[in-house]
Amino acid sequence: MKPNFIEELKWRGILHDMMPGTEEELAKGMATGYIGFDPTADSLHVGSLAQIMTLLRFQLAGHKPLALVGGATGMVGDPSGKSAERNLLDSDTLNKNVDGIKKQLSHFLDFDCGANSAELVNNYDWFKNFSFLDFIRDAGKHITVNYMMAKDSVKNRITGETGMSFTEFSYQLIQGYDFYHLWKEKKCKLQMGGSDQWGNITTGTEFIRRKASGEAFALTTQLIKKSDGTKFGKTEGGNVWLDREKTSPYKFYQFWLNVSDEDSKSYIRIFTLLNQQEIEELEAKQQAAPHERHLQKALAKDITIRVHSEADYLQAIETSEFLFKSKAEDVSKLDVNNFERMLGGIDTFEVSKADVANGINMIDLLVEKAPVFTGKGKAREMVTANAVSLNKNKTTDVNTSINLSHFTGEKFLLVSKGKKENYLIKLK
RNA sequence: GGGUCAGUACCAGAGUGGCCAAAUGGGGCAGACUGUAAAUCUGCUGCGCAAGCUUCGGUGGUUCGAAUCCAUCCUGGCCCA
Repeated sequence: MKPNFIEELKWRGILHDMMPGTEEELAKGMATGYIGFDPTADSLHVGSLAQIMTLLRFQLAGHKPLALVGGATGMVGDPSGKSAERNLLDSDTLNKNVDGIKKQLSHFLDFDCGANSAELVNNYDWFKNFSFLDFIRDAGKHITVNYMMAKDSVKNRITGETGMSFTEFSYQLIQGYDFYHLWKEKKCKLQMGGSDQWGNITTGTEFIRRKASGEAFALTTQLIKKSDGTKFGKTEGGNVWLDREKTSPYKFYQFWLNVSDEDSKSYIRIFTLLNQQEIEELEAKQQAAPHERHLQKALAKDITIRVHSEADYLQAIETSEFLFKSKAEDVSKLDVNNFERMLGGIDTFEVSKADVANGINMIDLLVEKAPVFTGKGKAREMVTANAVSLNKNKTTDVNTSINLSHFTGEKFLLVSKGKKENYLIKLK
């Protein structure tokens, strides 16, 4: 028996709001619904993962999911939640981004399972030949400026202090037209998205109603919050991406493992398919032995395997064990091959052998040759603050000279900055 | 086009001729305590080992001395047309 989509979202704490009648519509049988993804970068990040999971749950509940990549909307820029005008992306970048995102989305959904197979669409396809005059006549005529101005995304900017360009103002109309297009061409009756998308989505349902007297529905999900109020999905290194070239599986795994106790309870519901009973069992275990972090481990495992692979997950664990548990002796026992395999997932700097052959001051090495630190002052500060280890040996003397003998197999040196950040220096 | 207000470090925001590398808060980083959690406490947070150097939208000027005064330009808000 297939799960009920709405019920599923409710107990997981994902549902934020939906239009009246949405639940009844879905109960009638297979429905088609979509979520849009912005091509602001060439990879999706963990924030988009929540929406991907929503689409996946939609499909698992027997419905047909459409994933829309915003090739056209990306050219305009969504003002929702933005306090300032965005920079426009040029079309080369945009195309590259659209391709990258399409590729990623195709990993998560089932595109070959009969009637409710997922589909990937790009709104650029129906906007590229749409002239401006046609658009303002066919679309613009159905929505009043008064209606558009009443949206929070617009109101905030008008009453705020930055203003808003006509380009961004018109964004909601473009997204609204998308919904209409999919409604007409694919019988898509539901648009989903984060709660910040409510305004844009309802412009779509309104548009469908006014232009075609049609019925369409909206459903929004809770924005992912962190208990400390900071932005979800960022680490020291910036965004956490789904692309392994941008965020290695090891770092990806670490990101989830480092989630706070409080957040892990909601994340495990949002980002995994584990059922209610499994989650409650994990919570009980967590309660009994908080330091074992059952929730974080289960969360990190599930997501790492889904986004990367089982092998990547196992490697991430091995690397983690090594980096966090090992002592200096353990590092010295590693041979070159193990070093390479174990630490492939951390940031690596290549330094020429000649630079260290005659010995080099550690500060110079870590700033100029392998920029672990951004400035010498910073580097000195960290070293004196007892924050830097070389091959797991705490090093507090800024005058330490590094030579070949410090490198395992004359090839690798593990530099740790603080407790959690590790870098590999590789001689070539 | 006219009027008006504004532009300060990652962000917010004080400073309105020397005491200013620039208050304060937030964020970030590190240390201690822990569990790679949270909370708390401590230190750091323009560059430089240092002397010193470069910063307060841009440029030019006044002055012994400018983030601060003047001119001009750029950018943005609001109001009027």
